[in-house]
Amino acid sequence: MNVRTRFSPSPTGFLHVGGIRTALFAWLLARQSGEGRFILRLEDTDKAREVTGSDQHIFDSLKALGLIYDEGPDIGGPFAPYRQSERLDTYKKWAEKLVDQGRAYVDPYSPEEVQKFREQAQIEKKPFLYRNHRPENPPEWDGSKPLRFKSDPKAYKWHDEVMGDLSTGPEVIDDFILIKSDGFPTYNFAHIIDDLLMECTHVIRGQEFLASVPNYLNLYEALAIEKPLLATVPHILGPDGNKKLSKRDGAKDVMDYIREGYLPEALVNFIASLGWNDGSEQEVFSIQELIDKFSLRRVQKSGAKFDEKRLLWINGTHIRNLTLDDIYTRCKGFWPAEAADYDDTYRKKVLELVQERLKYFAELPELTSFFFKDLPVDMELINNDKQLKKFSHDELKELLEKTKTTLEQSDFSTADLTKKLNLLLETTGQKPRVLFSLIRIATTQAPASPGLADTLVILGKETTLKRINTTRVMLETK
RNA sequence: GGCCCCUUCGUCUAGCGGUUUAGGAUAUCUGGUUCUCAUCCAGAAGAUCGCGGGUUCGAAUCCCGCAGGGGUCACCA
Repeated sequence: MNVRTRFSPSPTGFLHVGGIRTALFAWLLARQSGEGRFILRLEDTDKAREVTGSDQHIFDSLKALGLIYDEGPDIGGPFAPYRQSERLDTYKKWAEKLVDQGRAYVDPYSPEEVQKFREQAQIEKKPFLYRNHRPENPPEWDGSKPLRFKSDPKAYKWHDEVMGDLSTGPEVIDDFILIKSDGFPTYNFAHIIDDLLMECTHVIRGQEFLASVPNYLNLYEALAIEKPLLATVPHILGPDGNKKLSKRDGAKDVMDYIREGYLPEALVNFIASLGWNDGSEQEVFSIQELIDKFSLRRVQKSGAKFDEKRLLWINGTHIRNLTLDDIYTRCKGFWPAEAADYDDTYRKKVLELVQERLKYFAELPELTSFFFKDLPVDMELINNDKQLKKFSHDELKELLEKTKTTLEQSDFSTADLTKKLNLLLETTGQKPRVLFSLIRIATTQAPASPGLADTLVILGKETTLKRINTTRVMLETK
């Protein structure tokens, strides 16, 4: 079978982590079969909810994550157009087919009248079924009123690739709207036609559609078309509570994560592992491994909570797995402004030191700024240090003076610097915890930094001695 | 309210009737890595498997009830 999967968002806003997961699963499925195709289709049948620019944003987000689609609105394909608003004639043709078969009819009621029926059902504590109000002599379809599917209520048993065997009774089948009074089809109708015409083999979508599936099955029967493989994936939930992840819970635009310097492969790894595993104890996967190992059958039936700390960890491990050259290319644009004054060699050396403590690229400036500029002396760093606060400023000043004279003799190679630092421990009789902390703070003015010798080698003799001297002077005046 | 789905450490999960005193990862805490942060290593703590019945020699695993959570009942997708 030639796998053809699709991702069919409506352009009503940004793509967040929850939505992107359906896209990811569909993409993985297409990629794991040689001839597989992944299709992007825009379901823009609700003019009122459409957000200008969100179509472009969807294209960008998918591309940024590497979820490259083979057919889509902006790139075309054998079944173009891929925007439902440009396919109205097609839906109309299929709707007429149903009318001719006596399987579709015009809804003669006004929205207010239907609303009354609905309210009545609510009062009676019964689910609303339009078919209880089926008109006896519906008018001809002239496009000014909605067209409804004339359902054939019955019980269904079907298989869902994720949820397993499902079944429902006839009470859930209703006469849903096929074509709205504005001439646009509903999702319920349009996606069935498009999936058929675009030869989609799998339909992967969120849990919110599960209750509608029996209606779709009824429509597939009426049109005598074979249904695709159905897969219903649970929602990703917000970190607090059990609610579907939404903007309120801090669900961010995936592009925000890209902008903060999360790696696409880490995001993909994280999103996939939210509700999927391969049965082994592996947690970190490359894209290729995900393609090779993914299967709908191992997707969790229950929703998973979005845990940003876990994403942070996964991103960190992916960053650590990168080669220095690779990470250097990819973190361009995240350096502190002053880094522009330094050459590639210097920046690479800095990057090498911070690679293992980098969780996402946006942290680069706070982790490295002292390599590129002199930070103002912050006496609090010394005064709040548990060990250093035990010493008087005079004592500390003296330690820095000794450090200065000793390091002046160094050629600032790693080996020699290490030797000199050890020598200082001997001559001053201080513990590393005291002496190294002092030197580290004096030379970086940062609460945290890479190893002392490594840092000083990169800073170089001139800068190191200058900064030691600056701090020494500050200790004098205070 | 009807219908449908779900329920294992805080979190993501393994588990498909006995090898389970329920495993891993993360998060947390402790110790080690000449200083801080991180990494790495070692260790600790953390789930009576939602609850109650049953089936069975034996159940997280099978069956039945219940409870809790979620979804849905739109001219939204």
